[in-house]
Amino acid sequence: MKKSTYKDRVAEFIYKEIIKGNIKPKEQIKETHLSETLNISRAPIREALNELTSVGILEYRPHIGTFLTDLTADDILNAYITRGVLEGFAASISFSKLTKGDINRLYSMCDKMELLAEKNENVKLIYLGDKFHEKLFLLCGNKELVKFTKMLSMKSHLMFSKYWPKLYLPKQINERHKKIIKAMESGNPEIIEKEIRNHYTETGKKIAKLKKEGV
Amino acid sequence: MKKSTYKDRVAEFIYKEIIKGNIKPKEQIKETHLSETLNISRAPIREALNELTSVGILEYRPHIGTFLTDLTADDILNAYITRGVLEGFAASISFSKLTKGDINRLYSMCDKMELLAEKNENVKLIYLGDKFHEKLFLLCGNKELVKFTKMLSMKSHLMFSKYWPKLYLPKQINERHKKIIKAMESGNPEIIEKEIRNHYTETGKKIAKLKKEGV
DNA sequence: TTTTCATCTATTGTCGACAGTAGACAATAT
DNA sequence: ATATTGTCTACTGTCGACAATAGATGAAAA
Repeated sequence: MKKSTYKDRVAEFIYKEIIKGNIKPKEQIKETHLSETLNISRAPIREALNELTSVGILEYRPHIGTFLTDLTADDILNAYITRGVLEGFAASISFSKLTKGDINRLYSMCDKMELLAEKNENVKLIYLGDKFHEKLFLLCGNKELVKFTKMLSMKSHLMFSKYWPKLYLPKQINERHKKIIKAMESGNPEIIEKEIRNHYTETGKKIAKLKKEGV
Repeated sequence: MKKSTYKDRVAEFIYKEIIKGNIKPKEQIKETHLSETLNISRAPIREALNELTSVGILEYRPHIGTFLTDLTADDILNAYITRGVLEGFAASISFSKLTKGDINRLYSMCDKMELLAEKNENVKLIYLGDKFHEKLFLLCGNKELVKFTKMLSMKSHLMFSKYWPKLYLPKQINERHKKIIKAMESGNPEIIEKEIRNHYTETGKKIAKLKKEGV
């Protein structure tokens, strides 16, 4: 492991392990174990665990340990709804700051997403999806909003690799996102908010349903 | 200091010190100093600092230290706007769950707030205000939303003691909150959202203005 | 005087050891 | 058999010491 500060790299390491599916929901993440695996003391590991806990992807019980969150169907739905509320509002603020070039880039991202979905390039697809949605809210200039949105983004990644392939056809992914761009182009804040809220609520419901069916 | 787990009590201790105004914005909060003051080692203190950092009250710079956040006028405005967005949405969901008794209790809280404001009982006023707004969003049943709202609540407390007395007359406080209840009673989600967003944006703008004027 | 560089100091970052706790398991009593 | 109690163990919680860093201070060079 390189230098700078262990905490961040440990947090990233754990996060990646989770994304890769090497840790299962409800599973305890033991400090001692990580300490041995990474050959560093428990201090920075604890800090990393605390950080991920406050993001909401780990759960901490005093004197017992830290566990990978096991999201209920309701939790999932709520996370997506909240994300829609935040991003919807952010986008309704920042739409006016998007240049014609930005819009074009967004459109081409939609096509690229479809392509990646067809090729089952899930990691790249998720990354591109993130970039797309970042465009929508980063410009709003509201740090608080951005922070919360990013937290929710990390949380939703927990389920992406598992459910993503089952949610939408490549073509649907493309269309769903183009619909958002159209809303942005409308220049009507209320339409923008509504569209983005809908975008997320729809996905949230789908995943929650799959979860309930025990997929 | 009693037993259970130091981290939480240290976090609370620091938070109270901040609220009391014993720590100034931009001031560094030194681990060693707290360690000596509280007679405990630095480990639990670091954890407390991390926690408050992730809430957004403190700011952390690697290898340098942890400082009390110095909110710019924009930060303040954004925090209030975001709070309005979250609570507005939450209330637009939970209004239907409010009983007639809840409504009556809310009304009497408004009168009580006016009274407390007249008597300059700031601490109690803030507490009651919190209770009021909690009623609005707790029932929504969305953990994510509640978490974020509480974080923002803590953040806004940083400024309350400083600016609160200058913002509204006692009577205005009463009326402003009654306006929210009326919106809730309307049963129209859009009106509710709009009213609550407005409630917070108004305050955010006021405080931001005072801040700009260097009060 | 001003700039550069080495040294010093205060504070954070990391460590390894030990204390304390929750939960598992076994032994005992009913 | 079932409850109760007492150990034992694998963790987390806390500690005090040391390492590493950023920033201050002051000396040397221009």
